[in-house]
Amino acid sequence: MSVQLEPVEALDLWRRTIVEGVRRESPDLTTRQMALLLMVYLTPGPHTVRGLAAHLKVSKPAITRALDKLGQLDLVRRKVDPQDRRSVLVQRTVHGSVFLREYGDMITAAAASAEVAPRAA
Amino acid sequence: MSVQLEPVEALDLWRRTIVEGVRRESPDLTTRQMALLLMVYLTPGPHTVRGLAAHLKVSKPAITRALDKLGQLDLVRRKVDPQDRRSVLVQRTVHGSVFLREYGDMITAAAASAEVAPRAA
DNA sequence: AGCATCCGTTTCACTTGCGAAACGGATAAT
DNA sequence: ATTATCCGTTTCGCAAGTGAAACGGATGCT
Repeated sequence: MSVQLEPVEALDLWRRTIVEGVRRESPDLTTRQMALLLMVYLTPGPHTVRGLAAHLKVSKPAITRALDKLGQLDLVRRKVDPQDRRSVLVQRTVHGSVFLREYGDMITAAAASAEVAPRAA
Repeated sequence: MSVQLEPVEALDLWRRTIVEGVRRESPDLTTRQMALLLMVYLTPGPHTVRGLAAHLKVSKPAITRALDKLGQLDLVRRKVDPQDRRSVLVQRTVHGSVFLREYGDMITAAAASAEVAPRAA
């Protein structure tokens, strides 16, 4: 279960995770691309381009390009909707699941290290 | 105090926060810029360009440009080191403190909403 | 059938970020 | 007093993201 995370602690957790991500220079994803990825994996589908664009309040081309990038990294896949062939359904991949799983572990690791070594300002 | 945050919960918290940030399109900061900002505010100083570059494993010009952006948003300020005038010390600003404070609140808000409404996948 | 509407993508011109290398100014070493 | 070294910044050429608008293809309407 979650906790009543205080703002300062939350920020510190944020820092540890983001800094670690920058260091690894792992798939160097944009904030938008990451948001899109998380939407697809942690939110009930089906996910269409327009739906994602509306929810994130960005233009459709932005979603298209983000999908290009994520698809090329095999983190996500496109599938034409059989019901309405104008629509595109965004689907998950094994590689994407693994990636996010590891990312989640990275966050919890950051949280764990924060417990033993309290922040310094 | 912190919690043993489980990976899935951590990811969901991450999603809520990032998505909210994208929606607001608030100061639209790069991941690197955000990492830099958090470093300056949550880590004991003094902070120099080379130090930050080394810690984040990025090139010095990248730090310089990030400081340009953050400075222009008044989230951070430069000051020549009086001891060694080759160095530049990165300092905090009132506006930056407020910004991060609000960001922390946004994270905790996301965590709170997660408690009442468990994720759906 | 014909026309209007809704999709996602592509084009366009623009902005922004990137690393490597070169640069000027400040300090250290001889 | 030179010379060498270290600092942050500025070029340079390049890669990638942005929204608006136009586009082709699929569906809905009459």
